[in-house]
Amino acid sequence: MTSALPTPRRAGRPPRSVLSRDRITAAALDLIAAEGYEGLTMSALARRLRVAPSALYNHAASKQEVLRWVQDHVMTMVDFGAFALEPWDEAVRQWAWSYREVFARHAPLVPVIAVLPVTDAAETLRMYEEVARGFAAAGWPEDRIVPAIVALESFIYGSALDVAAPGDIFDSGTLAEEFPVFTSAVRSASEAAGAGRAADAAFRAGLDAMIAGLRQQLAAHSS
Amino acid sequence: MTSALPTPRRAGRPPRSVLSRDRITAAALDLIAAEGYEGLTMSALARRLRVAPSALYNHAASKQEVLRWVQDHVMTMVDFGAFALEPWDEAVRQWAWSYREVFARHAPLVPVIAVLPVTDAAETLRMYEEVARGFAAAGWPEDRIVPAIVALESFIYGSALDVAAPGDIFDSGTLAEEFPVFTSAVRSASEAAGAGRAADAAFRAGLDAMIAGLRQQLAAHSS
DNA sequence: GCCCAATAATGAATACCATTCATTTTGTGG
DNA sequence: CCACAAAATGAATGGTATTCATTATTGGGC
Repeated sequence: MTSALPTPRRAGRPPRSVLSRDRITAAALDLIAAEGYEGLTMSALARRLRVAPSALYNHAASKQEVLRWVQDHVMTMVDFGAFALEPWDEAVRQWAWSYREVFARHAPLVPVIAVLPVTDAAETLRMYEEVARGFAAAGWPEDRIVPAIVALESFIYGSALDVAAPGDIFDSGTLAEEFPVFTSAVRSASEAAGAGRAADAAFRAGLDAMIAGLRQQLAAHSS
Repeated sequence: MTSALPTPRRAGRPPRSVLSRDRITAAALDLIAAEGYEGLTMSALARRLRVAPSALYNHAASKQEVLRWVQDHVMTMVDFGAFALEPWDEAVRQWAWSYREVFARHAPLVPVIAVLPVTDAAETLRMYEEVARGFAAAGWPEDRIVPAIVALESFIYGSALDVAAPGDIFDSGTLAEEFPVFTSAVRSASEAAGAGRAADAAFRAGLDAMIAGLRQQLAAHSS
């Protein structure tokens, strides 16, 4: 049996291009799924693509750029379909839950996104366009649409980080006696949450509050 | 004049201890103020303390631990005094603005906090205790206090990241024509914001909405 | 008062990491 | 057909947190 050892590529430009933005992005997502974000190194990415690390730099200027590609792809997983079907309140609710769910699984992207200009992130813009449309259709004055979206997004990003946090994050440890009110409130909340994630209760409370509050602002303005 | 050259320390335990948790934390905060978080390396921290990098590891188990100390200290800069003076709505508002302001200047801590158990972070717990007290005094049922605080915090952390973002983060670039509704909304919002930070408008809108919504939830529950 | 373990410093070494560079090969437009 | 751009290799660079062997000093127990 002649083993089908992949003949190691010689130096020099290959006959058919091995890398591309799409292939790099796909490999990065595979790697993240398999090893998590701490496993996403340029070396590991190159290994997965059977390429030398330096080859990546013919396509991406930096690791940051690869992360931008990943971020833009991850955005396609967010479901904003409800804006075309449901009333504003319900559409926002469904969109927000989906958005948080997606980025809870990609929490390390959150700090990246925050600093990231949206320029040339086509998929991200596609989402914003549809969401903005939904707000306009619900009667939002044009100059208040973006602040409202940003406020919701800020809450969503913060909540995504919260999901990634350990469950016992509020364990006061040996200092518990010094802070009785808070300690008791933590116990009471975790009992009420039961089996479900405690983070879900907080997200539900905050999202419902913000939607109700925003609707109120809208009503106050149009009256 | 005999110059007071700091005689380089020989190896071995020094007569009087050079390092401590407090001195390391203070030096780290100085360094952050001077060079930002990207300048906070164990080497730079050691240099500032006139010590070899490895000496730090006799006091902190890791850089993560130093960051935890910094985080706990930064928490003392958050003003939660209003909970003892003002009605709930106003206290939450003042606390939230202060909280966001502080962490906007320490944005790189946000992802750290999220994963950070609060155990042994005395200053952080001090704040939570006072805030929880304020909620209880306003009539919140015990099991809803922590979810409400977490929701507010999530919004605050997300908003702190937003402040750190570049102003032109929503510039659609060459893709503007494809996304007319969103592009127009962005322009309209930035005109309305004027000289003030656009992030402030979003934070105000979101915070007011969430406070109003939470108050509504509280009223609905007690009726 | 003395010894010994714990403590706290040094300095050298380690293992990654992202990134750069010289080099080689191949595709392509004038 | 030829020159130049594009795309790969592999070796090097500088920075990172962290560990380890070594050394000096302190402080508690006998």
